[in-house]
Amino acid sequence: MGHHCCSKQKVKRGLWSPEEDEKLIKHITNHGHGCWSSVPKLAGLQRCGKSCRLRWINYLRPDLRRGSFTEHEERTIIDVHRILGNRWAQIAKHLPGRTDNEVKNFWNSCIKKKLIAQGFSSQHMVELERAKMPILLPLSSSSQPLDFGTAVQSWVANSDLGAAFEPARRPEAYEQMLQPPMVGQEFVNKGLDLRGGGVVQSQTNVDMGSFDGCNIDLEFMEAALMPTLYTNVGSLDQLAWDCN
DNA sequence: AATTGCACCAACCGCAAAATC
DNA sequence: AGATTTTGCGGTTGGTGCAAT
Repeated sequence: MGHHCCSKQKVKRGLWSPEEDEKLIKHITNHGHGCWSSVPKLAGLQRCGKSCRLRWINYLRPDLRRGSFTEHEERTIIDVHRILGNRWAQIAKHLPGRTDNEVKNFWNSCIKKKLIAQGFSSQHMVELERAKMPILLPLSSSSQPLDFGTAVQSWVANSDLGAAFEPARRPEAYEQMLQPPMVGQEFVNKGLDLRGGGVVQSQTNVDMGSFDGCNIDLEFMEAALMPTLYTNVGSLDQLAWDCN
């Protein structure tokens, strides 16, 4: 059975052989990929363009960084995921040489387990993911399960991003954060409110759909909130965006 | 030594957005 | 402007290898 995208051709599926890899590398090195749908024919491969693209991006690209994730990379993934949710391609942009697929696999196989081990029930994780929400979960190096409030305190005390929400700086936001997260609109609104430093005015009609569709500049928000990129927490107070 | 269960990860699928015709 | 094609993304699957029984 063929792919719907290339039903005319006989296409091979499954793992790539070294010979196929070689053909693809040779072709792209000499000619660039150009239009992916024409790559298989030009490279002499019985694959669909989609498969070629994936193989190149996830495995053959020369700038890929192989091997296990460093602690710093793991930290970055968790921090950015907290802001963006499952936007793997966006998260991968913060990790030179890593692909969205790799980050996603790493999250699903390692980080999720760690978060669960740190006191977040697997049911809670499932619900959060089902709702496609950014996860505002604090972390602890402790192996002891934490209740949510304790975990928040630990996160604020121990992470760069969390420091922006110190009680002295932002008492209402801090109080809000101490409430266990809820799945649904209210939590999303809280998340927006906390991340935006209270700039989001609408507290009643913002759901995840409008979050995705509104004019929030995610790249900008990321840049503004990335721990490695901001040094003056006060600038967070001035962060504002138009959500109409 | 054989079997089973599990974790990992490469690759596929379906969908939506963007580009092109 | 609408249809078609291409690209990119996130979710999911299935093969492989390793550990436990």
